[in-house]
Amino acid sequence: MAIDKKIPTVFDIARVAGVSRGTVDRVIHKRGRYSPESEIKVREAIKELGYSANLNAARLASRTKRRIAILLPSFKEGEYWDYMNRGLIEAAEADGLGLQLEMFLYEQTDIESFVGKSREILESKPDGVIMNAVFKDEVRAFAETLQEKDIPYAFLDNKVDGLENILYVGIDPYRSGQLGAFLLTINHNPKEIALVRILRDKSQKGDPNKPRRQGFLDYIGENFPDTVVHTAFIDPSRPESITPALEAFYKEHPGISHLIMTNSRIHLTVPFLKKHPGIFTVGFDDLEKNIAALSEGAVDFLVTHHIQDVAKECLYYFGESLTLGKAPEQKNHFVHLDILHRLNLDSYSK
Amino acid sequence: MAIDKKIPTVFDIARVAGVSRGTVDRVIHKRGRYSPESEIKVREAIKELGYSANLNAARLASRTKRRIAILLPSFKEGEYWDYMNRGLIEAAEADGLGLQLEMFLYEQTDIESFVGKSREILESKPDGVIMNAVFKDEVRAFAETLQEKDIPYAFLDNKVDGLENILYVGIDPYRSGQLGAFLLTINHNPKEIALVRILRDKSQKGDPNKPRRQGFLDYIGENFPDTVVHTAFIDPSRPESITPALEAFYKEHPGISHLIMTNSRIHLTVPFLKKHPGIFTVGFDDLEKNIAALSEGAVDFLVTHHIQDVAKECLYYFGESLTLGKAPEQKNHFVHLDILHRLNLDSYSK
DNA sequence: GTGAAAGCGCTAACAT
DNA sequence: ATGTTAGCGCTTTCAC
Repeated sequence: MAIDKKIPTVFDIARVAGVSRGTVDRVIHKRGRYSPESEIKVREAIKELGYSANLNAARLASRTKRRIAILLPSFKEGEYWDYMNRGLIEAAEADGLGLQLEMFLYEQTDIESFVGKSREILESKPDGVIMNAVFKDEVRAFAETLQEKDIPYAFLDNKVDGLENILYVGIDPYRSGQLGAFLLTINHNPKEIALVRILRDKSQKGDPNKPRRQGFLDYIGENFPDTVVHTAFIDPSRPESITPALEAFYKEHPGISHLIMTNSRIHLTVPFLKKHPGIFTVGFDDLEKNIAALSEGAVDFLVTHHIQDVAKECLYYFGESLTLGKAPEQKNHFVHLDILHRLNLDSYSK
Repeated sequence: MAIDKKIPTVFDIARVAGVSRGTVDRVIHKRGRYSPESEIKVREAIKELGYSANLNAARLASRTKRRIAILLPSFKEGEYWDYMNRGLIEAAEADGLGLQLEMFLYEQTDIESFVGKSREILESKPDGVIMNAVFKDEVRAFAETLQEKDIPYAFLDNKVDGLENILYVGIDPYRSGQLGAFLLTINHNPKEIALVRILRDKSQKGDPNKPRRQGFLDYIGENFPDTVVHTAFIDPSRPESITPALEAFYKEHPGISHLIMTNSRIHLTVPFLKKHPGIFTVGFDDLEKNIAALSEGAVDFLVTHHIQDVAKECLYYFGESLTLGKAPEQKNHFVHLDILHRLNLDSYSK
C-alpha cells in the first residue's frame, strides 16, 4: 500500500540529528544524560523522518521488565475485580510484553487504605501506574503527584476528568445505565420499578456506580415520566438478610413488575426472583454468577463488556507506549457494550 | 508466574538435536534440504524442551513477506465484503505481521468464476490461502488440493465441515438467525412476519445465507407455531423495483407487523419502512447504510459483529502460525454477536 | 544436506 | 553528556 520509502531506523535518526544511537535512545526513553540541544535535534529528526520504533525489535532487545503498579479495589473470588485482576495477569504474561505487575489492592470502602496504597506505590518507584478512580479527590491528587514525577499512568474502568495525558480504557458508564433502562422497558410500560442498591452505597464517600445509576434514572425520567422507581437497599455482607429484605420491600410495593441493579451484583437477587418469576430483570457485568442467573432465566438481560479484554487492552496500549517511550496516548478507549441474554450466550466466551 | 526456567531458543534445540541452527530452522519451516534423521532429532528436541519460537525475534528477522491469497466474493463499495476486504488490508499493513495479500475476487453467483480463481491461486503458489465457503463442493475440492500441496488455509466467515487443519474465524450463523428471531419477537406475539430475501437466492447454487435463515425459521417455528412467515423476494440489481415490490407484497399481506432480512441488506427496505413506521424490523451486519437505518429508527435491531475485527483476527492467527511455521490451529473461532440499536450505537466504533 | 555467519532494529551496559 | 558495542532470538545467504 504505502510507497516503499525505506522505513527510518534509530540509525537514521542518529545520522540526521548528528548524534549517536545511544543518545537517540536516551532521549526517546527519557533516561536522562543528554544535553537539551541533543534532545531538540533528536526530536526534530524524529518528526522530520516520521520515525516510529519497530515494536518487534524493541521488545526483542529490551530485557528489562517495566514494573507497573496496579491500584485497584480488593476483591473476593468471582467478583468483578477478580475478573479484572485475572485479565491483567494473563495479559502481562503474554509473550513479550515485558511488563511486570505489582498489585496494590485497597479497601473499596476505605479512603485511608487507598491513600496508603498510593503512598506505597510512590515508594516503589514504578515505571507506570494503572488504577481505577473511586475517591475522586484523592485520585486526582495522586495523579498529579505521578505527573510531577513523570510516571505515566492510565485509568481502567472508570476515571477522573480534567487530567492530562490520560489513557482510559473502559465503558461509558452513563450510557450503560441508559442501555439498561432501555432493555428493561423495551415494549413495556412499567408502572413501578425496583432499583436495588447495596447498603454500602449509603455511607461510602466515593460511589463509582453513580454515573451508571444516573444514566438509568435519566432515561426512565425522560421516557417514562409516570413510572415510579423504588429504591431498595440490601446488605451483601449479610447474605441471609437479602431475600427477606427484598420480600419485605416487595410486600410494601406490590406493584413492582421490573427490577434492576446497576452494579455487578444482580446475582444476589436470584433467590428472590425465583419466587417471583413475573418480574422482568436487568443486570450488569458478566460475572459467572450473573451468567448463571441469565441462563436459568432469573435475569432477562445483562449489559456487559468483556472485563478481561478491557484489562488486556489497557495493558497492551500502556505497555506499548512504555516500551516505545511514548507517553500513553490521551484517549478515551470506550469498549463496546454487549447485550447478553439466554440466546446469544453461547458465543460469548473468553 | 511461571518458574524462571530459561526459555529455550533455537540454539538450545540445535545443541540437543546435535545439529546447527540452520537445520533447525529448515525443519521448522519445512524449507527442505535436511535429512529425515535430522528432522526427527529436531522434532524430538523441540518436544523435549517445549520449544516455541519467539514471535518478536521471528518477525524482526524475517524479511521475506509471506504471500497469502485471499479468495472472496467481489463487492461494490459499502457492501459486506468491502468491509471484510478493508479489514484484511488494514491488518496486513499493521506493523510487522509480514504478510502480503493477493486478492482473488470471484462472482458470488458464478461457480465457474470461483473455480477459475482457485486455479489462479494454485498457479501463484501462495504461502497460504484464506477463503470463505459458498459453493460447498467446489470449496471442498479446492481445500483438498491445498492440503495435498501442503499449503495452509483458513476459512473466514463461513466454512465447510469435515476438513482437517482448519482455522475458522466468524460468527455462528445458525445462532445469529435465532437471535434475530428472538429480537424480532421479544415481548411481541406477531401473527405475520415478512422474511425478505434477495432474488439471487432462488437461482444461485450456493446459498451462504441459508444457515442463518434456518436459525430464524426454526426459532419462530418452535416458539411461535401459529405465526405465519411470508417470504418476499426483491431484486437488488434493480433498486427502483424494490419499494414497489414490497408495497405490493404488503398489500397482499396487510397483517404483516414484523420484518426481517437475514442477509446484510436490510438497508434496501428503508424507503418502504419509512412509509410503514409501525413495522418492527430486524436486520444483520453493521454496514454503514444499516447503521444509518438504525439510527434513523427505520430498523429496530441489528445483529452484527465487527466485520473488520473478524478479518484482523483471522489474519493475525493465520499470520502467526505462518511465521512460526506451525499449521494454523484447528479451531472454530466464533466471534461474539453484538446486538445494536439506537442506544448502544455510540460506543460501537472501529 | 549442513553449518557458519551476517544481519533484522533496537536496548543498555560500558567506556570515555 | 556522548559514543561504542555487544547482544536479544531468529532468518537466510553462502560456502562447503
